[in-house]
Amino acid sequence: MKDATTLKKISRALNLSISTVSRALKNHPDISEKTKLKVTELAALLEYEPNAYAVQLRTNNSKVFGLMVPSVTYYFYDSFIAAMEEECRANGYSLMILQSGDNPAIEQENLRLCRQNRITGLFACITPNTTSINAFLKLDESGIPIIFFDKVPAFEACNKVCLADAAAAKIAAETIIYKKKKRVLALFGNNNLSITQRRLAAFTEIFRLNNIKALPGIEHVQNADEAKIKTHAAFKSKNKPDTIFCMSDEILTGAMKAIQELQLKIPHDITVISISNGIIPKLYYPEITYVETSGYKLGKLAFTRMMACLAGRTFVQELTVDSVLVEGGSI
Amino acid sequence: MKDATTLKKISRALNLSISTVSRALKNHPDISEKTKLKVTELAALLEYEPNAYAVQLRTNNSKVFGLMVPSVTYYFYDSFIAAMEEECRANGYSLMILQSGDNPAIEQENLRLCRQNRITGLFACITPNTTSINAFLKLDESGIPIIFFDKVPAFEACNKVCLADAAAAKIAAETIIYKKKKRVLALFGNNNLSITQRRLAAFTEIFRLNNIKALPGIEHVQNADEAKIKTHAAFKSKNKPDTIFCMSDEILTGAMKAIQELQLKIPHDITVISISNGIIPKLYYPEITYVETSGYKLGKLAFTRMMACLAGRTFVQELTVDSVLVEGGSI
DNA sequence: GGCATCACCGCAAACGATTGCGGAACTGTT
DNA sequence: AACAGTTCCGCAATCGTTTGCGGTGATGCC
Repeated sequence: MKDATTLKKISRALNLSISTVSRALKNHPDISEKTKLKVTELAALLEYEPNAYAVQLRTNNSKVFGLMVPSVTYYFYDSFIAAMEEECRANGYSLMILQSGDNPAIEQENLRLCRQNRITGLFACITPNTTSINAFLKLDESGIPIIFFDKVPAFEACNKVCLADAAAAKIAAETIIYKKKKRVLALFGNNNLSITQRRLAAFTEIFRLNNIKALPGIEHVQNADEAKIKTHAAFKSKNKPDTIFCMSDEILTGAMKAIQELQLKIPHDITVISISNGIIPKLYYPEITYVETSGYKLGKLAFTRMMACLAGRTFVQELTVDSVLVEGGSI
Repeated sequence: MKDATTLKKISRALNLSISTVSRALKNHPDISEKTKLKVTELAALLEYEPNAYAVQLRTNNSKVFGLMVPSVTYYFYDSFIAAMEEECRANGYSLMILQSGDNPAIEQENLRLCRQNRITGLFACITPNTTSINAFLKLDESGIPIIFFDKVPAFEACNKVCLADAAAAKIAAETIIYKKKKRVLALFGNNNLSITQRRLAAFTEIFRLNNIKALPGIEHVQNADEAKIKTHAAFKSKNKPDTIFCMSDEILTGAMKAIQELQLKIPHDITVISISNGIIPKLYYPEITYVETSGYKLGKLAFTRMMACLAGRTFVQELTVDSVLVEGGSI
């Protein structure tokens, strides 16, 4: 930046003081209409933009939010980011995006960056390997509100917004039962994640409540490839599944790969249902029926929550966005 | 931020001047080892982080890059963003992400934000509707380097990094010819985009050079849905295609939808080849053969270019990342 | 004419860091 | 003892903005 327009420059040109120019631009009642007009006109001409850094220094309010995700390339987070960015722009905030790569060390480093940039608030999705959230809590105590989202710490008192994990799994299970499917292969993710645990618990609970004797076969997979392998294995067994449930998009892509390789017809040979934000299921034909967990909606909710925190209406709580079944033709 | 540690706080605690503390932390030779030790120890204890805003104000160097994309949710940009973020962290920069939503008005507004935040450089992907890039050029002239990427302006003198659009289309065309396919349906995007024009020109050129009589049937589509419709239409005609070429991921998803709906077997009934960054083609079975245009690589290249600009090694030029054929089983 | 009441504007101190310059205290030399 | 040369450190200005407070000139009123 060579020489941007500053208050000083405007003030000199109009033979006014810096404070008068500042107040004129802020429509302060102390300034006469005539002066205001002169100032605003020249400011527009010179394309004056207040130096955000000077403002932050003076006001101690940076108007920047931090956003930490494992990776922006994961299926889910891009829609979350999109929602965040929309809200930020609408409210005059900027976004500083940080990736942890699911690495706790980078996560800590990112927190340092957040402090350095004096962010006014942080949206964080912790890694599965994060053992201590002390650094997060310290930030929160020092006056920087933190909204945990999606992968939230089990820990007691902090602000969280989540997808309705239990509800989504419940809807999926109920759909399966309603469709009278008997031999269910249920593919879940890493069991260390609370999201997996919650979905799994809710899923099996429904079968129990409905007194289903033939309980789903549960498998835990780490990625798409393992999902594919497990699916293949299931079809080699004598008791072939008639339905596959996938806890996430990544798992769905793996299972679908296997289904396509086996040349199975959906829903004739096999039915499928998943939990997803909706992009991936619509790529297939027939489109996969899924329980929607909208990253977009979650982003909106997180932002609203952040604003409430900043406004001081701040008792910690956990909020969820509800889920809805989106019918494809896969079950 | 309630009360972060500042140089002043440290200096008072140690009965030193602010300047001494500042120099001690920067390992300035004027300061004795003993003092340096005292200072660094206390700074570590109090978790001192320099106020990025004060630093920027004083040094006029914000260490923040702007990144403007149509939408972070598009198939291609997430990998670009991931690469950017990696490089930024490695080099001590932060990233301010802005979405234009392919709306020129928002694009202008975003540029205002960039100026307000005194970014040190901007990575920009313009919208198809951007008629004037004057605002961009003004930023560049005022000392903020701009690297255009992917969707770059046709305009003369500006720094651009692009995918090897022509080369990628050329490889696809050559592959089709090599496989002796005769009835090609080629799906291209909006013809106003230079990317479309370049790919189309290179694609048809190859057929001409090889003296192929049966030229590909060219169709322009705006989105996945139109791609689906055009594909269906092609199969209703008497001269059914034996190959479909898709210029982008979005188009591929549309074409694949139609192929699945028609229950066509790949590569028996129809063969497919596309240009992609690799995520989408691998979802299908058989995996779609594609010419790789890596957003990740492009991100790395853009960053390198930015650094060169900032270092002053700055003659404008257009760089490209080369393409490579990734064989699936679809052709 | 004297005095209070406005409307309008400027002074100056902050915010936190960087940096040129000058200066004190010490060592060593003649 | 006087002086030069080091070593180590502090003073003060500066970046661009915000804001409390005080001040000037004009007006109105008795």
